[in-house]
Amino acid sequence: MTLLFEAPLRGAGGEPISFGRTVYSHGCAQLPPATLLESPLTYRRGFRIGKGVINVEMQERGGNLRARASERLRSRDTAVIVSTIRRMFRLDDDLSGFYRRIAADERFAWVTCGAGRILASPSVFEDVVKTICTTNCAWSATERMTQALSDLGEGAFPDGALLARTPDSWYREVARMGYRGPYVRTIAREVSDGRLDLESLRDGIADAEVERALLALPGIGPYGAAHVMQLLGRHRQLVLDSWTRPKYCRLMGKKKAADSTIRRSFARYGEYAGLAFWLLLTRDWIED
DNA sequence: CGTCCAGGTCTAC
DNA sequence: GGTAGACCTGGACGC
Repeated sequence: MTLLFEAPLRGAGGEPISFGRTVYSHGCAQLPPATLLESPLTYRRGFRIGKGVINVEMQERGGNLRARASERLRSRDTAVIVSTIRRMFRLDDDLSGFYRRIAADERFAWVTCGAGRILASPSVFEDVVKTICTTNCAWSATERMTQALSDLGEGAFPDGALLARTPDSWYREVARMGYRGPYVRTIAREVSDGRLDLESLRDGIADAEVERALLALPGIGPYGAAHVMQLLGRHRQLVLDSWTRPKYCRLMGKKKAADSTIRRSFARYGEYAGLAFWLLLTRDWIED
């Protein structure tokens, strides 16, 4: 194990970042090629560097985020992985505005000690593909599909070029992605051809335009767009699906609630409405 | 065994 | 603009 970097778990506004809360912030974060080891809590995943796969372990250590690699890297490769990890953990995001907004809210008293950072994948492409793998199926199927993708990438998530040149039969017979296969392969081809630049959706562009671009992708509808935007740190939209709706009702002790009603009750959180909704639903994912 | 449906989307009215 | 039906897959049910 060689040290890649060690940086304070502090946001751009100086606010504390909980490593555990970040790692457990979203189901997608834990899908293959990522794995989670307990005590000490370790987030591990593969990164493709050139022809090889580098396994990286991330842990909290003395208030820092420490990342170690399975082997020594050239300094240029180290720089790429370090900047990717900073982005995944959102070390350079400023959540102090969100924390101010929920400061007076009893329901979110637990949040300001470091919750609210949604762990992202290294690429927007990966988050888009994984999101398609969450639609219209049980979570176990999502795990199976993403495991197949990870295997295809030999322990790292496959890039657009690899997915573009992988035959339809693999999607059908190995990944068993069903009708999702053509969606994913179409997106992969466009990314690989340079006709589509998903990574550009990360910043310097308005939410509305990002949403429009996402909805234009095959296999991405209202749920998928909101889901990817959440992984991009764009938190106005609520992720409403067959998991979040009943969970919300159960927590609130309601029989049922229309989407419009749920949205209205979170409107007061403004650009963070979706984040407030998500945090309320995932409060019980780890104990304090 | 058949039906239903799970962290939806697309197409055709 | 809203809604019905189809769609791959596989696990959970009821019969």
